Amino acid sequence: MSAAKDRLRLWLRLLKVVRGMEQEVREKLRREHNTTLPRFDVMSALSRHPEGLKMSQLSGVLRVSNGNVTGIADRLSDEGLVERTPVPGDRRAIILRLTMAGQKEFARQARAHEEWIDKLLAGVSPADAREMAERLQAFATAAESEEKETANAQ
Amino acid sequence: MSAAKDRLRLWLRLLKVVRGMEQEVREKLRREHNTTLPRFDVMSALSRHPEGLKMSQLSGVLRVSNGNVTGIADRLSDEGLVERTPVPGDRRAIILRLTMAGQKEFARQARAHEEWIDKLLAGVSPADAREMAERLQAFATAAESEEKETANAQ
DNA sequence: GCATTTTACTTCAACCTTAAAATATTTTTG
DNA sequence: CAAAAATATTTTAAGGTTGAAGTAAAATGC
Repeated sequence: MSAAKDRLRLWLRLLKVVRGMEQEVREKLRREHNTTLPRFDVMSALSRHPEGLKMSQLSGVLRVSNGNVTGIADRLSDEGLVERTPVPGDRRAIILRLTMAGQKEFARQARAHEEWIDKLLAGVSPADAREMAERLQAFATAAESEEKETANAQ
Repeated sequence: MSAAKDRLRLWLRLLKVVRGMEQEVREKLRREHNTTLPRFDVMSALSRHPEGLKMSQLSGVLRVSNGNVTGIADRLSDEGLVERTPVPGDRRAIILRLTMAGQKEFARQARAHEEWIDKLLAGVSPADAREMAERLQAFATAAESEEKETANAQ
């Protein structure tokens, strides 16, 4: 019985920490880079796949709905940061890829992002960070999602 | 240099775990209780303040924008789960409070919620959960938000 | 006491998010 | 091969989110 309470408390703490940090990151992306976290996540995923991704692969990697990616891709495309090219041999599909400008811009954002996180987690020693990360692995969480990639690994 | 990478890795792991669990919870709230996480958070905050909260207090507690709470309160109110009553002596302000029906409904949801979390974190022993929670405390995070309450503590 | 400022809340526009419906194109099957 | 099923994507409707602008009421300052 108390086990459930202990786990609930852990969950609430996790939520508090992650939401707080996430809000900070959103704010900085908006103010200093004129973008949003979802846009950053999309560009991050594309940057790890220089050959590009089909829309469906992208929504799979990011674990968001199909329709979601459409709108974000529209806007990034309007700004010339990503481009859509047809998939030869399948006229339903589309490949999304960072443009040269997109690569440059994402590199800038990613540098800043890493620095923000480093500062936000300054209170955690590198050794503790490694150990924590290790432990979190074990959560095997919710997600049953172990094998999928994380949204914005760099 | 590697310190930044270690912290970044920890952050990405945290994000993965929390987002995965959160998505699971959202899904269950939607399918099994016909509600959403933001609504649950609002009701949770109100349930910890039986005397009710002013709109501005509520958005402060939940750390969301003022305008945000207005819409959620509108919908909860339409369903008779919360009620708005004027604050005597200040005609600008409004007190939001769970109705009887709202209290009943939230109690049901909270019971289910605790169970979901317990299952999702089944792989974490109570002792580990306590220790982890303790450590997360130390993050003093991002948030500089230490003194504020967490959204949906029960 | 009245003008100014502050406070409480709502509205607005833009974006994110989802599930479900709609389109278009393949693939499968009988 | 034609009909049916499956796949890839977009559109839609409903809600969540924000910062900024708008409204109303209270508090402050002179």
